[in-house]
Amino acid sequence: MDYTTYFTQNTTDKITKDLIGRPLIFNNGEKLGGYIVEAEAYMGKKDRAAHSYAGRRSQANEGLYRRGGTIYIYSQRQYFFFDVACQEENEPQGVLVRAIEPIWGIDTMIKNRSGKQGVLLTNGPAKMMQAFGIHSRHWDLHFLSDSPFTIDLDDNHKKIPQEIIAAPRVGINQSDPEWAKKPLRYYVAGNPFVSDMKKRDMREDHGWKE
DNA sequence: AGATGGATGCGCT
DNA sequence: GCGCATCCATCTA
Repeated sequence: MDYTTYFTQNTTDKITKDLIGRPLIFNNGEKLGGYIVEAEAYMGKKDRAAHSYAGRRSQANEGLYRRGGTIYIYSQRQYFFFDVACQEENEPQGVLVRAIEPIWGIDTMIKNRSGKQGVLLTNGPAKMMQAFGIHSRHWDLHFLSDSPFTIDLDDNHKKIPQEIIAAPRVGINQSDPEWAKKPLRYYVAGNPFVSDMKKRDMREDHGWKE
C-alpha cells in the first residue's frame, strides 16, 4: 500500500494502533531503526492536546496541515519529535512515534546517543531522534518517500504484539481532562523499549507473538 | 527500582 | 515572559 492511502483511508487513532510493530528506518548512508513499540494519535483541531488545537497554524506546526504521509518534525527545548501527518490536506491530525525497539545499526545509534545503550537507547521520542543523529528540523515537511525515513507497510515485515495497550498520552496539558484522559497512546504490553516501562512489567519475549 | 525536580531553547502572546 | 507531545542525575529504598 502507498503512504497516501495508508495515512488517509482510516481514522488517525486506528492508523496509530496499526503502526505498532512496523519497522521504522532512517537511512542516510547507514540503515538505522527498529520496530515501532509506542505511538500516540493527535486528533486535530478538536483535540486539546494537539499542536493544531482550535486550528492553530504557524511555521512550527505546518506539517500537520499537509497531506497524510508528510513528515512533521517538531522541536521543543533542545529536543526533536518525529510525527507523520494523517488525513487529507488541511485536516491537521497526526501520529507521534514515541519509541522503537532497536534492530538495525545499533552500534551507530549507541554512538549517536553518546554511549547510552540498552533500553535508554530509544525509549522516548527525543531519544529515538538522537539515536538517528537528528538535531534539526531538516526533514520537516518532506513526504515520507522523499526522505531517508521509511515506514515499512508490508504486513509480512510487521511484528505482531501479544497485546496492545491503549492509555492516556504522556506529558500533555491536563486543563481539558476529557481529552487528556482519552486512550490515544498505544504500546506493546511488556516491551522494555516503551517509555517509562516498569521493570516488573517487562516481558522476557518483549511482548511479541512467536 | 521508582519518584522527583532542575536544565534547557524557542515559538507564541 | 510563559509554557511546553523531554531527559537524566540524584535521591530514597
